Amino acid sequence: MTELDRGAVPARRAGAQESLPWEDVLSRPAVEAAPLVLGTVLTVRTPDGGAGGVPGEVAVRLTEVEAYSGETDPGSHAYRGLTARTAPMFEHGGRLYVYFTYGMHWCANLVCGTAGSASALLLRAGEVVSGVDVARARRPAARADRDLARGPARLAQALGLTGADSGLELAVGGRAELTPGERVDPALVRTGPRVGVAGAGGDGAVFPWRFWIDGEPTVSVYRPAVPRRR
DNA sequence: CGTGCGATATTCT
DNA sequence: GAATATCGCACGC
Repeated sequence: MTELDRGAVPARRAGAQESLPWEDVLSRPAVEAAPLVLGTVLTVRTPDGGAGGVPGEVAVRLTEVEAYSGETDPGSHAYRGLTARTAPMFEHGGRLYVYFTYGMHWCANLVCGTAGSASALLLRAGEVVSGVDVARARRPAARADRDLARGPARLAQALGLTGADSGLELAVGGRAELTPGERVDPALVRTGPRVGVAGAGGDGAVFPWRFWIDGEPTVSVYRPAVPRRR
């Protein structure tokens, strides 16, 4: 296992962000792409309404992501091989993988790596930088603006993403688009264990595969994985 | 502010 | 049949 596999990403790597187009960044493994994706802006245009039926355009500046590494990662949906659901994860980076969980929530990933590698970044949180009105209409439960995309299911809902968007390729001017944001100080990039993933805390190996921008009010609250009680 | 718990349906075993 | 990459509300401090 390499240093990158352990999540020990050199801070310097995050510095080159603004000079790298997303095509290059997202063709790398998720653990490597994660610090570079922080601070970029994901724009989703849903004239048909998308989730919740509210049409419009919302842009989110990504402040927190988690890396999932396919066949070597027990926490990854792709761990047990290719299925109809996880098919987009096995394709080349630069598209979305959206899944349904807990009976009611959609969560969105940015697929990373090359075809066959099953690597992705779960989009855990972001700051809504445009389309705040649309996001608020989709998320009436949100108290403050900072809660609009604070948490993976909230972020997907604010952007109007559902399973219908899984596999969607990012494209300039398309339904989904990723653009560089303001430069993120590499010293502010933090790493820690993933949220809500069995094996990510306490028992056995813990990998710092969660990445976030320190000091951001939109970063979601950390919760260790808790086995469901019955 | 923090902890606890129910809702809910797809996916894979 | 069991588990789930979660959220929001209720309640107690």
